[in-house]
Amino acid sequence: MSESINISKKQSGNPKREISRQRILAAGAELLASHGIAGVHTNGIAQAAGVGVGTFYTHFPDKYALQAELVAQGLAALQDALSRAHREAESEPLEAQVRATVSAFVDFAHDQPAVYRVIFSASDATARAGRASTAFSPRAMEHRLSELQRAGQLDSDLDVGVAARLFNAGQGQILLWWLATPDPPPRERLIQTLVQLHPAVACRR
Amino acid sequence: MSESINISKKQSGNPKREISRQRILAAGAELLASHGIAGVHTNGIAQAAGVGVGTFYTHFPDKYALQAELVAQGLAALQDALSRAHREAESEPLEAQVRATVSAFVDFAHDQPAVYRVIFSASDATARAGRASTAFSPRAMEHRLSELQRAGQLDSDLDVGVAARLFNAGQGQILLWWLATPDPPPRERLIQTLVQLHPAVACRR
Amino acid sequence: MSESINISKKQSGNPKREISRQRILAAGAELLASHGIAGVHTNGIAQAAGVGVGTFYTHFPDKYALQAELVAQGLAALQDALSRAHREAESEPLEAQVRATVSAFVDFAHDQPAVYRVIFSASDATARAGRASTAFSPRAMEHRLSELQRAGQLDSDLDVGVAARLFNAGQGQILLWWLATPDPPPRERLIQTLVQLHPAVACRR
Amino acid sequence: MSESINISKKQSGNPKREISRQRILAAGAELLASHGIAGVHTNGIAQAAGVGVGTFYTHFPDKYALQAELVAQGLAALQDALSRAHREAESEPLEAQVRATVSAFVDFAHDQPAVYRVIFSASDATARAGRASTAFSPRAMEHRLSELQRAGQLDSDLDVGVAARLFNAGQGQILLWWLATPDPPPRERLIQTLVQLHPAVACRR
DNA sequence: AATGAATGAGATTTCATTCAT
DNA sequence: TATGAATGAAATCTCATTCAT
Repeated sequence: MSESINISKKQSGNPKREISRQRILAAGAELLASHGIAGVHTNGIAQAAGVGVGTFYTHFPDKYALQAELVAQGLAALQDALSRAHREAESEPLEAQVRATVSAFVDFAHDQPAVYRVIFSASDATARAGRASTAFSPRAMEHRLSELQRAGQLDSDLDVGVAARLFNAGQGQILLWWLATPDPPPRERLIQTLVQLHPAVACRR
Repeated sequence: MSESINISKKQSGNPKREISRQRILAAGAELLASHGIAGVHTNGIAQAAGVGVGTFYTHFPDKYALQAELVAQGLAALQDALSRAHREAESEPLEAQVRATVSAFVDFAHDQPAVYRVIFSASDATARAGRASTAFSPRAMEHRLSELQRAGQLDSDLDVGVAARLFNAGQGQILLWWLATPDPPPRERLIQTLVQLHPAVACRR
Repeated sequence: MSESINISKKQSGNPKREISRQRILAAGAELLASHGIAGVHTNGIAQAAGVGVGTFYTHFPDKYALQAELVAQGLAALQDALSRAHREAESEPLEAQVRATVSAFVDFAHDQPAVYRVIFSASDATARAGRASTAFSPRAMEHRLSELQRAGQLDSDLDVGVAARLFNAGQGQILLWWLATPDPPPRERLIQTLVQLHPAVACRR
Repeated sequence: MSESINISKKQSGNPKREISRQRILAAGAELLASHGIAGVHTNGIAQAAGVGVGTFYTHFPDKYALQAELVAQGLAALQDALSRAHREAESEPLEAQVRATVSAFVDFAHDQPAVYRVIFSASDATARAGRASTAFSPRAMEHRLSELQRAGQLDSDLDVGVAARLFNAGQGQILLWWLATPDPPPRERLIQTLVQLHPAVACRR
């Protein structure tokens, strides 16, 4: 939190150092996406990033910290995109709101596939990073669904916690499949299906 | 099951050998479920199973083979349970059919949590075992949804491949959460929510 | 030594047991010939022989004893063949005598290639069996060459110990090559060359 | 040899790394010579070389690669010594030429006994390194003998391939004996005997 | 600050040998 | 006596981490 303290000389001000860091993050994202945390080695990351092994350790204490950083950054960016999408669609009807966030989600996966895969594949039982797939922000959605339910606009025997998590987890996983499958359905068709199956749309009263 | 008519003495008919194998599988399931493939070591499995290190290697070439075996066996048992449930509900109305399979799925997870977690957590990007979470038999469900769609009983702009995978992946993940969360919703409420959000129910015409 | 003492019940009288022993010796010869002592494992020998692992140990204390037995038996048979050949050619001229023993040697290699290869390849620096290639009976030949030298029929500045070992080692190795090479020279040509280069022939006065 | 013009810093130009490598090669030669490939362990080599276990593996993938390297290097050095000897004696009479190469061979064995033993004992049936004992450069000698034979200076019913291999194999093995025997014949007497039994000398017309 | 050679703890794997059946 | 499952000591090998340059 008190990150701005203790900048001994120049910190992120050093351009060379920042380049190294970015190269490590990029190489790490790529490798983590395709081999998983267990299949990735610090030496390999350093080599792929074109820096020395020792350099890796001047930036991150270990590979898990790198993964955590990627997940944290990625999750923040994703949250950002979703919030913006939601905000912009605020005054539209419910289904359009849902479509806006789903679209933003799909676009994020499409635009940053490596980061996306790191976030949603990092769900090894041992993963130190929070389990994104089910844990990913179900709170906000759960809360929204609750409101709808109280307003009588959502099936009353739905458990909103379960519904939120079911959709989030499914959405997270399906995009991993969408990114990897050789002959994926078109973006619009994918989005349309996700929207239809979103609890707020599917179980609306 | 009347295999025990003595198959020449060699073969896996040997009872001592079979006991070892079962002990290893049981210990492996437990450890894999809680630590993931990267966090378990052959030594640890052997110790937990109460056998020597070497014994492990007379049964499996390495820990990945053990994991694969557990996934394969577990998946077969799960398929079996689902098929049986579906068969028994064949003549009932659609929603009852869906409820039957969802219930069977939930019961499987509840009754064999370790195996369940191995199957649905083995989805490391590098997982050698087929990726259960999204890959888990979406074919059968996809086919069923197609029929409904052709019969005009399912929303026509739904991509059945996506719908099937979305539900399956979500269902697989949510049960991991249900098994692990400290204060889980009751079984009936969980099942009810899953049924309502099943594509065949949620998007029926 | 006192082998005939302590025949507790029936020893080589048991035909089944003797069959096992022969199967182990045969399988062992084949495997040792093609993989060397370091590349052969007791389990593998037992399997190739079609007996249980434990059975191997009721016949030999370890694989080195098996090798030693094969080398000893083979060497005895070889010595026998050479002695017989020498005896039968005793009254013939020197070159015919040499030809007789060389022929016998070549025939032995040709007729029992596996045993031959075990004997003459067992020359790993660590081999427990005596190093056949240079050690193989150079005494007899050395003695014979000495006699010729004293009789003025052999070059006097030849070291007979070296000469005997040189020829024996060369002969032993060349037959390994002859057995293994895809397009070997015919037997007669091989023998003729060996005879010509035998010290007693090549350096005769 | 003027490689030292600094090749970018990486590469084997690194002096520390090169020292490690040489220590491993030296320790490996000694151990392989006295215990054979089956009797040496990577741990032992590393310890004898005074480096860590891991260091061994940064230089060679396994102990067989070390052996192969030693054989390759040694064989190259030997070839070099023989070529030089032959070149320097080119204008001398045949017997002197033979004596020159035989002397060079003996000197090589005497000066680098460990390497010599590695090369000529590495002839386990499974040896991964080319079988030095019979395979050692018989081509050059074979060719030389062919010329003599065509020129009518060598017995015409000699198979030059066999003759070359016989002498080479015998020479290779006899020096192993010479290095190991407690009371070896003097160098001059050894060389004289080898020269006399060399095909080109022994069977000259 | 960057580097990469060296390191060794620990994981994996092999295989000779034992022993209950 | 024959068997082969079990065993664990010992070997192989990996890889995160350190540290001298």
